[in-house]
Amino acid sequence: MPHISVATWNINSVRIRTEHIARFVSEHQPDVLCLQEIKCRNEEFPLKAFSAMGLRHHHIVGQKGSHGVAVVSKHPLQPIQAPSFCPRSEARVSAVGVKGLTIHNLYVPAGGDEPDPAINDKFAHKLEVLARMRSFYAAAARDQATLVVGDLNIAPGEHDVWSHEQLLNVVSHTPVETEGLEAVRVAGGFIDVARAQKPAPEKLYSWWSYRGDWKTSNRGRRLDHIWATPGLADRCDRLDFVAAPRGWDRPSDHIPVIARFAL
DNA sequence: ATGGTTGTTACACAA
Repeated sequence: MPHISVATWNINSVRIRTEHIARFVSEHQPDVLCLQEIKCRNEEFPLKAFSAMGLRHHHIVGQKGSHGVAVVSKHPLQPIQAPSFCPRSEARVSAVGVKGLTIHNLYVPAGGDEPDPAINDKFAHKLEVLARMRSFYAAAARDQATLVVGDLNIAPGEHDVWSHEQLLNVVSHTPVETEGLEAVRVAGGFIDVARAQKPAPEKLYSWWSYRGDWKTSNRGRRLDHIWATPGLADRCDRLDFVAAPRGWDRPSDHIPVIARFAL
């Protein structure tokens, strides 16, 4: 039975983390790897290193210094016009076709510290991106097997954070965000593949702050997501939060999430 | 108690 495995990872600089990616790819062999926060221009992306990993196909949406997303793949990629979710035109969205699937690779703004759009432009920006996503997916055609993956910078459920009560007023877990993200998911008719595979109340985290001892305190959040259209979600037979890279030397603050689907 | 870290950049900003 043929399968395709797709991983998503906010790498927080693809250039300084290239060796971490190589180790992850060697150990987990994703067919497709969706990266966020590559933090480089297209021409600075380390293509040769990815070719050496067997990921010879690429679709890069870079930007100098900040943000930036990329998809690398063992299989040929067909670039697709990406939806314009970001009103500031930052490099936060890429879209590709691969093996008959459509993949949207997203990097939703973090949103700053203060969860009030009236006084925090970054939070207002985050909410505007969510609103655009909701409109787009509500109107999108549903006849194509589609994955929406990436760092959505929202931990939607109470078991997606180390303390629901203590994070209710913390950006990434406020009601306007968690309800907004759920509205996007429902508008598109997507299944949250991680929760379909690993139901609550199991705690699931994909990010731990750089501040403090991540492993001992374990104050994580599930910010990174893999959503699928229902027929595709039904064909998911493996899903893993790969925590080991968080313990490697000079890690990203996010870990990879990988899902496998029967084709 | 109101910290604490990281990456890119250039004399902060974003996360």
